[in-house]
Amino acid sequence: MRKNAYIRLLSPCKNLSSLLKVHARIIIAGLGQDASTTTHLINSYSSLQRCDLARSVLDSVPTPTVVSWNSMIRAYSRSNRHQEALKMYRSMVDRGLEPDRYTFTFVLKGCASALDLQEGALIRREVCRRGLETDVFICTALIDMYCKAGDLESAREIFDKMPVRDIVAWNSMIAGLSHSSDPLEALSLFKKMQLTGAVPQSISLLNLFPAVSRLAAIDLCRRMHAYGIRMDFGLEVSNALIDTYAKCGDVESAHLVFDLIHTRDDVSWSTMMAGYAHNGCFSEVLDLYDKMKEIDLQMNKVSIISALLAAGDIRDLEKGKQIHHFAKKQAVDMDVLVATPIMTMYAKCGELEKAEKLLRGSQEGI
DNA sequence: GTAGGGTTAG
Repeated sequence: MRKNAYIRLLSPCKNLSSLLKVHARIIIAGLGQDASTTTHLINSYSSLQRCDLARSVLDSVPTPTVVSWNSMIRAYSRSNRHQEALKMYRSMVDRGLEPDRYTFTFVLKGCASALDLQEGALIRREVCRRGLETDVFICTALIDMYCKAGDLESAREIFDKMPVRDIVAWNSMIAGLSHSSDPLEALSLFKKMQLTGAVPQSISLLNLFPAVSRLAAIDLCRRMHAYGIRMDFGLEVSNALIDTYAKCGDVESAHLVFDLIHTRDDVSWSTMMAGYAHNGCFSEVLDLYDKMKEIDLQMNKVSIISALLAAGDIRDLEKGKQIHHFAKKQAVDMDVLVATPIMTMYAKCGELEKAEKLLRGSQEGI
């Protein structure tokens, strides 16, 4: 068998035992230290969340290439093992290997999820030293990192200096502004983006919705809705529309979107329930809860939280107990996000002792 | 042989 044939065997491996078997065949075929084959192996172990095995592959190669190092850094970043990703980056540099633009995007992604701006600034210096500060992928990674860490000014500075911006760069900057204290600027940048001729994607809309919600810009929400229909955007946009209409106070439109979805997922249901709760329509929340139980749908935490909120608000202790029981059955009752509305529900229904008991129980668990 | 941006609650 030729090398490519082994590599082709790797992609269908969806579980560890099949991957280990292919790995064994690769070793027997004498490809255990081949550069491209080992990179593929690292990526395969990484997609099964097995950084440890990916790492042992890298360690078994005497002189791994930059591509292999990059894949290992990405593997750690993907698994939220930021410190390990940074360590890999450093030891790669220590060994005299030259990081490339891929290396930087992977390391910066790690800095973004760890909100580590100090390390991010050091990496940024290395990027500049190598003349990579205009690379569109690296710039986007930096913008994303600064936005997630709340430093909008630095993000904007990088964005404004970019000689060429693609749709992902625009989306990242708009996403940051949309969650910032200046949602109007997100709207303004979105318009600017359209003026450049860029065609908004579904993700562009998803990034803008939080700003629309906070400004309660119902007309804009309707225009985005129309655009979404024209572009035939999928379920995520419909779910976000339910949320945005509800947050703009238009529950009827939210419900219309919900009704027209062909195949609703758990997020559609929980968003609709949260939207009703947000607008004080508590009996509608509980109707949806009952409906979900009736047709035996998979219910997520957000649905349970909204149902608890509704039961508490209308002082329906029996219903509240029923939901609490269900939360226990789903093993989410000790989750802080769920435990708090459980206590609130009991307190609102006059069961202060029960609420206090639960509070003590949850404190003992800390 | 490896790239970046995403929906519900709080």
